[in-house]
Amino acid sequence: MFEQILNQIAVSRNFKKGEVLQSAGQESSKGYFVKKGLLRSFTIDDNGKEHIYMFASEGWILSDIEKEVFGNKTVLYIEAIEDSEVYIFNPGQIYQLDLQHEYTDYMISSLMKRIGVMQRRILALMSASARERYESFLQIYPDLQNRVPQKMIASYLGITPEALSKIRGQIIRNK
Amino acid sequence: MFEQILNQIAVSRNFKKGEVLQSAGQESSKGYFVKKGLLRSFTIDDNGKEHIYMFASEGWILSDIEKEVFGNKTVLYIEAIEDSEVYIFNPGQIYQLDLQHEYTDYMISSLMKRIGVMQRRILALMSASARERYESFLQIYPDLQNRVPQKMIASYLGITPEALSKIRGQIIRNK
DNA sequence: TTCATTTCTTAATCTAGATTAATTTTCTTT
DNA sequence: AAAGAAAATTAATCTAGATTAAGAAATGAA
Repeated sequence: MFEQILNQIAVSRNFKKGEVLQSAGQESSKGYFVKKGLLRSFTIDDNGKEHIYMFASEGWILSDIEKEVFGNKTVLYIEAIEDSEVYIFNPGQIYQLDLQHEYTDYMISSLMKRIGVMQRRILALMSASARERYESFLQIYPDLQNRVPQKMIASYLGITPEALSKIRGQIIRNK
Repeated sequence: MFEQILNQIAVSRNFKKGEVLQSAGQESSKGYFVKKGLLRSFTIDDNGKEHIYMFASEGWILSDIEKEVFGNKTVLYIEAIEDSEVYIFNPGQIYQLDLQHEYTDYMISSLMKRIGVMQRRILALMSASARERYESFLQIYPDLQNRVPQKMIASYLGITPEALSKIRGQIIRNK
């Protein structure tokens, strides 16, 4: 569905595992639709620590909204976790598409779905323990467990790899 | 701008300070556009503690995306912090509007702005200290400081009122 | 204005998760 | 298959912020 829209404005490119598609501090940003593979977006804080903002597997879009919405420099790095095929587009061009009604609805509901995912994330970060967040991560993204190194899952959950390892130990032993 | 669109599908209602517009656990949810006043949305966790998800002052919309996107029961309470005038609408009806092109763009950019605000919030919750989050809150929402009790600001920041009070003490004294 | 309720502050104690550090396991690359 | 690098585990110690508790200040109702 989205691919049909994107074909009008996007170009396809392949990236190898570990390749960086975009860095923080840039003046321009792109939208990245994952056709195949797996990407991650993350920040690096003042202490040099990485914090994963999102994973994006097949069908998902990554983009640094900070640049688009607030006009600031990008704050996110975007990197391939697996060899990936990606449609790259210019976010501003979305407005230039002469969208048919069905596409408009799809666009709006995609954005709302994204907001829904983020609502859950915010509420979880504020009210759930690290273990609860990990268990709900496994439920919501069961496939990612095998595609993503644990230290990145920890980073997504907002904890250290050591803390996640301890939690996993607790879950395996008693419970 | 949004008011012109909403007029087609919304009804206006007044709420008094402290009134609850919506509770968690409901089968249906509404969208709330704040014409005048101030609302908050929050969850109550298993330990009975409140966590504020968003404040909404004039021009902002509150809605429980969990119901709309995932089809589950509502998870958010919505309550008036001040006497408020609110347009209430049915989120599903947004798709029934025969949106002109300019409205579509406005809708999409509003949703993207919301995503931008949430991106900042998530990154801050993961990488910034309580004090840093408080200071950035004051910068981004200077007006709310005087309209919202401190315990609610603490709840929005994801900390206890005691912790916020301590932080404020530190800021006032030395630095 | 007074009384009651809610909010804010201060301080002592506690704890989930961070930090540090050393060891083992797994993955890459040749 | 071997060697080196990266990831994961375990354990000891540390710390930001939670919890508990009590008093002070602000708010609101009568």
